[in-house]
Amino acid sequence: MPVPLYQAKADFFRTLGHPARIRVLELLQEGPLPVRDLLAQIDIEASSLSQQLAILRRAGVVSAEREGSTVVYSLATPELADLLDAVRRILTEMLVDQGELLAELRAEAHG
Amino acid sequence: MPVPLYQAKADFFRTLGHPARIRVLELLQEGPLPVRDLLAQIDIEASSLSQQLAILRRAGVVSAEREGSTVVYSLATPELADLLDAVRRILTEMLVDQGELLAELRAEAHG
DNA sequence: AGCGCAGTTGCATAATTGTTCAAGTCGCAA
DNA sequence: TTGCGACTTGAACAATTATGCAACTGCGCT
Repeated sequence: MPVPLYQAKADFFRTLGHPARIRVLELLQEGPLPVRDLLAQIDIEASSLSQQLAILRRAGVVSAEREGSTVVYSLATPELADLLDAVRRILTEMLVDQGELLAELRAEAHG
Repeated sequence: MPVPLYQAKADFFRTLGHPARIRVLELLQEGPLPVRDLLAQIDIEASSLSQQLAILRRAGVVSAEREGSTVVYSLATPELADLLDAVRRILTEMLVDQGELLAELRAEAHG
């Protein structure tokens, strides 16, 4: 009996539900990067980054390849970019709505 | 100082990271529904569903409106459908990849 | 072989989330 | 105004997830 699809989706979203993991995916959108570069951009301890990378790996969202003494990560699929785009659109829309609400509240206070 | 965008994205994904919440969003894609109907489709206690709905409400993902003695929920934005589509595509691709891997493993075993 | 650098893993503890049940609110109808 | 159905809320306890530190692996250099 397969995992229900809604469960798989929830699991997937949960693996994206951490700021460091989001940053990793955003950085990898530009192309593969070694851990060292990720570490330079994300303010977090090396071991903690490793843990987050492991979570992304286990979920199949990124893949790692050893190159000499460094490890290079890349997105498992470019479709992830679409997803991040969709979220960006939703968040900006939500922020706009909040802005409008805020404007209304101000108008009310001054009216 | 505003919440960093990657933090907002992570929070957003986390609010989607629960099977019941995913089911709610999927059902609401078709249009607004009263709690009673959601409850009929999702196998979960009423109070638990309420908790999950509250989480979605607080995140601004759905909105609720009282109509007589029932409460009707709807998606805050239709853009959510795009997001769910993107996830579906990603998951199916990931499953296909796994299928291919499985096929390879079988070929190896019998070869 | 012995070192040091780049990452990773294990594990203990702290912090968040989820689940359940009891109690509470709101509208409606008797 | 009492009662009931439809939801929601609060709070306690269980389960997951996050964090930080120490130990460990793999590679390249000397």
